[in-house]
Amino acid sequence: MITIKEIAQRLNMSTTTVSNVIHGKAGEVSEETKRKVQEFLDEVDYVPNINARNLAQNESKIIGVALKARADKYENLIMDPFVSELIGGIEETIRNAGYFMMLYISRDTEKIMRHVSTWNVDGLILFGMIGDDGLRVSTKYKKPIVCIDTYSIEGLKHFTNVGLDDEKGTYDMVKHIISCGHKRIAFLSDNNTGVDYARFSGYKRAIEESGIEYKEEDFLKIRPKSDEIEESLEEMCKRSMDYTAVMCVSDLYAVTLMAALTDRGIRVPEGISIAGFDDNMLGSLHRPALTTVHQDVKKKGTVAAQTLLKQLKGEKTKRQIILPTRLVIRDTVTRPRKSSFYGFSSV
Amino acid sequence: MITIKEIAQRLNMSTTTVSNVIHGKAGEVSEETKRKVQEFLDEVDYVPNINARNLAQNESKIIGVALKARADKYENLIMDPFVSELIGGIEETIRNAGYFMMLYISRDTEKIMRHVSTWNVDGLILFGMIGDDGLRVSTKYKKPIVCIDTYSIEGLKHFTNVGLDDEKGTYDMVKHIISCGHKRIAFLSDNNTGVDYARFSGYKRAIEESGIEYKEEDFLKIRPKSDEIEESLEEMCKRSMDYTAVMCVSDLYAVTLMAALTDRGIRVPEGISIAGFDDNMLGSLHRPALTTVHQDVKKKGTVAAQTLLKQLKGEKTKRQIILPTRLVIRDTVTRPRKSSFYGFSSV
DNA sequence: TTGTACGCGTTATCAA
DNA sequence: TTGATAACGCGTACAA
Repeated sequence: MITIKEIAQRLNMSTTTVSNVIHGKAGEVSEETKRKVQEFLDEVDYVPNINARNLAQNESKIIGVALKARADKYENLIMDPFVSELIGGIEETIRNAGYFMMLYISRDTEKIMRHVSTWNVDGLILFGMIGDDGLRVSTKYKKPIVCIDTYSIEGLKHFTNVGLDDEKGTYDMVKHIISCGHKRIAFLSDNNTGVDYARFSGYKRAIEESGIEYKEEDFLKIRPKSDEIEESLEEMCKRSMDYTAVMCVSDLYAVTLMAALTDRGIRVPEGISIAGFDDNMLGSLHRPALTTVHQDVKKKGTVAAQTLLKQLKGEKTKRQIILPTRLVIRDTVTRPRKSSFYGFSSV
Repeated sequence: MITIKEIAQRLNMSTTTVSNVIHGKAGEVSEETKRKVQEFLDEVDYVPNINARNLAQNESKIIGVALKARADKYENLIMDPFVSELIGGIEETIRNAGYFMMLYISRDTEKIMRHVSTWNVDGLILFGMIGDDGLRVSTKYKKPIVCIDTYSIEGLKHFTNVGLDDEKGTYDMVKHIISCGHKRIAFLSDNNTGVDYARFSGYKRAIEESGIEYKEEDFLKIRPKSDEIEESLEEMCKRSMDYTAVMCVSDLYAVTLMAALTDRGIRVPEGISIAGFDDNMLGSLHRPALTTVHQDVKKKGTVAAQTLLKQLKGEKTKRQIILPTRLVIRDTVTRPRKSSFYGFSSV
């Protein structure tokens, strides 16, 4: 690893001059020396030492991306197709802007906070924060923060949020389901906070607006941990039978439920209609193809990163950016079954 | 951001003492001052400046993870379930060892090389290198390198490889397919180098060993780019009809092919048997559930990271670590269809 | 047991 | 147009 100092020695000039050439401070250097230095630079393949540069400039060119994993969910957060697509969008944007991405995953907000302050990253993108998590991080960390999918009114005073019109997404879908003739519609999710709550609210508004009464039991709560999933799925399938349609909070759950139903000889959509949310590979490759609410996940990541980048340049940005959803009508939602026909097939 | 210097001033002592306490050089400091410093440290919530520390110690505590994306494949590499699971394994291991992960994705080997030398990361994990890519990086970068899934004999002199017994994986599966009575078996992939070549070789060995002649046309080459995929799928489906079984190079392709076949009224496994490779969510959630070759992707990431970590500590490790595969027999491979019955269903 | 002084590689200020 | 020098924050050899 050759340093500026060495280069200066070999060329019999000062480090300042070399540095000036490197940074293209053209006016300050004669064409002659400029050429000479440039040539030598190429020859020895000089690369600056980032640590030294950062120390001198007090910035890091690193953007921290912290994901908070939920203890009750997957063991391996990044396996969620949603998360990987999101990271893809973020990474690409950050890289194209000449920054670097440092990925940090933890279940522990405290650890995340220590981590970001240690690395004094220039900015922070947060995902998976629940309750006042985001707020707590923002009190410690004084540089720009962009949260993704956080529902915290209080937080918006301290950071930007990039979200989705979750409520409208399920509202539109459930309206569509109702327009197909369904009256008994369940909602399936693993919890009822943040994004999931917003999606639930849309479901509830749609059915109540249509004069259908919402009862607590209409909320099917799935337990996705691997040691409970089979038992939970058994229960989900049983309880689904009281309904003619299930609005699932994600494509993953929709596809998981459909596989479990198929295993029990119940056909979709003949026996029961299923709708998802997210519109990812899982649903589009399923047959029958999943009717779902589309969101542009990669764009979510891109917008989050772009917004942070703007703030880094000192530009003002909106506090809250809400991306739209769109219905994708495919093959898993049709008219409800007649009476007690579940579309059983021989298994 | 408080510095050691400031702390020393406030406490009326030298930076050395403070530094010693921080690094637990117990013998060198009196209990009294130790306590005093510790208390103050907690109070002001001191975090060291990583840039300064790295500069002084000439190490970074960063492990670079560089993914080379193939131009002819997905636009968003990380969306591949394989890649995300792999990264999950790597990240977890690195984090638990007190290191940090810097993710860098590029199609351009040159850019990757510039990147790693700029950041003088302590070690490197490389994925997606083809041909002599890995070798080229290793000539530039003089610290430990671990490659994942690289087939380069020459390279093993310069870096460690963590791979899979790909050849045996397809060999075993194709043997199984043959044992079900199949004689016309195609192989589907998007290319024929590296991992894909190894998997192809296993397929070829199995069929030739069973007295079946391999013809070039038995290699179904899919074009996965989004603007070509539909046309390519049409062709794949047509050509599949000459066979009773297709060995696919990945679960993703297996599921994609099955969806396309279903759309054309051809049923799996009644009309044609399909086998995958990888054993991920896509195949396990599909119905009928995919018969596939299992590999532990997360472990691959974990082992790669652990190996690198060992090398960082100066320990010797194996040059090449080959993980095993295992057949997962589910429902997409059965006896071949009789004559020209394709299991057509009304669509 | 504690303190002084220097080096790490870069950028920036100011003088020559 | 160029060069000497300080500063960034930390670790450490060596001196006190």
